[in-house]
Amino acid sequence: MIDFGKKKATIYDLSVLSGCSPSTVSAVLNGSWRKRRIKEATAQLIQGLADEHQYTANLQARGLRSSRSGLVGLLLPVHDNRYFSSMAQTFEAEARSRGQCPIVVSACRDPDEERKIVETLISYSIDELFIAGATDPDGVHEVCIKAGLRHVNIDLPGTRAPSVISDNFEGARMLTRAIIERAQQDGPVISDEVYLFGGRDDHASRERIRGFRDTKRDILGDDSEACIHPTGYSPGMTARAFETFYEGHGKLPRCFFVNSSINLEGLMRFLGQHPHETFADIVVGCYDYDPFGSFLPFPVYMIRQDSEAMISEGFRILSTSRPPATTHLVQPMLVPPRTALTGPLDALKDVD
Amino acid sequence: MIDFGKKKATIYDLSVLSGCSPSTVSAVLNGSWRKRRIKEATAQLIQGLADEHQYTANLQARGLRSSRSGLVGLLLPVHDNRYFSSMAQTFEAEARSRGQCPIVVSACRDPDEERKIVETLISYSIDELFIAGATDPDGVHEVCIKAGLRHVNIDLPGTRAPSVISDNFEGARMLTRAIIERAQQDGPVISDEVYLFGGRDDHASRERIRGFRDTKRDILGDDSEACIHPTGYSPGMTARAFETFYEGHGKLPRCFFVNSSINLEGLMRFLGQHPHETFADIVVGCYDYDPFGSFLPFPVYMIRQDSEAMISEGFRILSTSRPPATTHLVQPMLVPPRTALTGPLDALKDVD
DNA sequence: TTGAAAGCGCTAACAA
DNA sequence: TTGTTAGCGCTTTCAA
Repeated sequence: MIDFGKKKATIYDLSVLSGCSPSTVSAVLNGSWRKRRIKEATAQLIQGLADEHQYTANLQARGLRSSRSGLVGLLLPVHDNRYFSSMAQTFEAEARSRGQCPIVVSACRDPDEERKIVETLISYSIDELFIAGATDPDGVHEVCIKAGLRHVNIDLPGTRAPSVISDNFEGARMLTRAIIERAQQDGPVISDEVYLFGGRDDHASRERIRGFRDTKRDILGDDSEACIHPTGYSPGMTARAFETFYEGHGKLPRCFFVNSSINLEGLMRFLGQHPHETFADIVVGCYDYDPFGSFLPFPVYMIRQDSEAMISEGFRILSTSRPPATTHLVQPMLVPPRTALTGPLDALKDVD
Repeated sequence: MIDFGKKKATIYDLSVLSGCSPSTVSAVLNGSWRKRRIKEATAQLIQGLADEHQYTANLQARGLRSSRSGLVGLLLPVHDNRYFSSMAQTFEAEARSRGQCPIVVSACRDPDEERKIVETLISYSIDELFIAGATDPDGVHEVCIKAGLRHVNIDLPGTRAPSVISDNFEGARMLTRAIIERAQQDGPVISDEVYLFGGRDDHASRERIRGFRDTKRDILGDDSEACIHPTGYSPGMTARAFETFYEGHGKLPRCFFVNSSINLEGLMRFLGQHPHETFADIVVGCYDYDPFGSFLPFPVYMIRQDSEAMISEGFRILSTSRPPATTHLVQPMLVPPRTALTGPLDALKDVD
């Protein structure tokens, strides 16, 4: 790129220009001048010069010296999913409103990657870390502790650091009840017609499965292990599970619970391979909300997790002095089929 | 958080432990020891000590000294949309595979915010910047130039820096042709039945509108300004446009082109307010692919933009010495209704 | 109310 | 093949 040559102004340049010492300039420019009792006039002089020369602080230098950086991290499993991308959107806004610089990264649900990425962030001296949907929160915790980095778990709890998660049990109960009752509108439903697909052996999945089974037992009096099909979080694996079921039964279950919108993508892959009749009368529940998923050509009940509340609770926790490693539950919300909710994007002005 | 007291090891600690000088340690630990002709044995000694003491470089210090940081930025309009979130996913993988640390940020289509955020990134001495979907690419360009920051425009072109964008004109032609032909399966289509909603006065929208009108004229022999409804990029505004149309005509257009998946969310909001019959027989084209949008209860043709190609072309451009400010076109792809494509997530291993 | 000076952890000439 | 040294731009005591 064309190098404009003009090196960026430093506090030394302004020190010379203003006739003040570098430390005075520094104090004025980082906002600590009030408490360093610097004369208002001096401050204004320096500020004026800074503006005139378009001074901007070198944040690496500041960070090196003060061993803080102004950066806050959000570690995500993946970007490419509405639950996490809307969490990122919310996180960004919150962080900026607190004068911090948000850094959003994804670790692809790989525990090693999670730790490596966090180590990198630590090398940049980030000040705080939100660990969302980590496969191994306690592993990441170790890394953070060693570096003295304040952190909080979001979405998936750890045992060693404060956590903010959805009430997955209650959410699953609401969702299960909703889909069963909806299916019952078309005639009696028996336990063997109600399945769960997706998720794996993490806290969220376990709680959702527990809520699912509990509710099935409550409503249908019975509940069998055979109806639970954990497939991991990949769309491909989920599609294969539907395919297998279809091969065995000649149809999809009449009514089923999908563990996350990522798993729901697996259902799309299955549907793409089969004619419309295959799913003319299914009733689906999906844990996670997606604005298009809500309008599929069969009833889809969804759970909208309150990521805004989780993020802001996370910031609150990190602002307390010695937060205990307790778990905070946030209530999710049941979204009936064909519902378009507003999201973080709606805050933006977009008048053309 | 509990501070473990153990301060992080520095090259000086290792210098003492190994009996070598700090510069030797530095060279070993940053990989430049080969060309500094340091003895293999020395290198191994130091590396061993480093591992043992879990040394990790302080990247702020390194960055300050070398005035580079290892950070690459991606500036997005928003996170919460599948087109951009999958771009973020791809960008992350590419950056990491090149040993850089990706920083993804969103500026909410606010030109001031765009510049401010980029200035912040510059303060952290990022090495390169991808500017995706910027409202004011040339404004951002100014800021980058002043700081000598290498940058490239993605998705929306600027006039001053190299750009990589979709072939919006061709994409729009494919999409328009597809929806018209599909609508013709149900009987003759006249020009007044084919509309376009969404977008605004940016390069992508203009090209898409041009492709749309061109194709309408080609196929239907006629084309009227009245069929074009730019609404900006907000779901709310788009919904209002559909509402207005509906009030005036008692139905939606038989066949229409939606400028982006963000605008398609506006259609969902409209649909949420109206019974199913309102859209029993519409044919929709959406510029952007969304895996759930593809399975809505009416035919939705989509355009899948090749963000992988755009990102990797961007990296290629930035790796050349003095890239000219030319625009590179990347071909998008037409996706028929009810199609589930694989995405960046599929690269992940997710065996449970 | 301000200045002097030390140093955060690292890199890169230049010496040896 | 390795060591010495001078900073990168900033913050922060301590003195004045």
